[in-house]
Amino acid sequence: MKGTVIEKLQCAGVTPTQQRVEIAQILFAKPQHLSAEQVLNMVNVDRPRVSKATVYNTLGLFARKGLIKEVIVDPSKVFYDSNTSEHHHFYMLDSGELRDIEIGEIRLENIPSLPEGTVTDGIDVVIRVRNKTD
Amino acid sequence: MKGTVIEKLQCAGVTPTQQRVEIAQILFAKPQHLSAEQVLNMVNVDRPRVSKATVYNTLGLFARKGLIKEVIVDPSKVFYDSNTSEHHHFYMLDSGELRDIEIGEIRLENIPSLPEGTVTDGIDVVIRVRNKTD
DNA sequence: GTCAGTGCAAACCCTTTGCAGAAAG
DNA sequence: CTTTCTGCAAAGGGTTTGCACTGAC
Repeated sequence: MKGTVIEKLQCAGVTPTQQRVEIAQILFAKPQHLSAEQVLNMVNVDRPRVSKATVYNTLGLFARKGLIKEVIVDPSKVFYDSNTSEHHHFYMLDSGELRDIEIGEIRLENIPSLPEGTVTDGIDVVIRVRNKTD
Repeated sequence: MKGTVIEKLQCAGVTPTQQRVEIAQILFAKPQHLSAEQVLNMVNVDRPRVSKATVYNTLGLFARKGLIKEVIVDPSKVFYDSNTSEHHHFYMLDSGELRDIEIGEIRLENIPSLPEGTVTDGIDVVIRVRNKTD
């Protein structure tokens, strides 16, 4: 299992240092949406392993290398999504939780023509939901 | 023109103070996407009119009252959109600029069923684009 | 006169950065 | 060894807050 994570990092051109592997193991354990702080807490549950600076730097690096995706739905913090396949999100305003919407579950058509001289970098659909009892 | 802005605030249940009217005049002059800092600069171009705290408080108030919409596309700051009709956005990564996509220009179908016990608060589609020559 | 609104500065919080020491190859 | 990475603490930048003053009604 550890081998797989290391390979994944190497394939992405990321040197698999001890700290990066620790972080990668958490992220790639399953598809999930984690803030930097959550990753920091999870990686250091039982004992200090990775510093805050390294968590931030590593998440930024992984995102640039395409290993994870940044999800911008909350003005106060970034979520990192270990599911890098094209998909969308429900954002539960009350809990701050994200839930995936598989690409096949939603139909997005008639994409208008892009601003001149630009190419698409990505399309994000966010359906914000709140509890009925509000 | 000034009367219209004041009425707009009153209709939304917002006391039209001098500062709020100043800010509203800028926002409602046309459909646009402004950061808090931009509003602060615009409202105080020739002389000090409104403090930073009041700009932030007012934008938050307007957004809560439905007079403007927050647009979350950049982790570093919130944009405020004076176009409150349902629509979507192009986000130009290189310039940081937003451009509206009218609701009729895009087709979004097969919205999957919402998480249990929730209702939709809003749907945001963001098409991130970057310059071809990157 | 009362209560809401404003301004200033300080506080906040997430994130980034500078730099010295540690690790990887 | 050399280069890259890490950790710490400090700095940064957008936003919020505490509190006294001002303004609206």
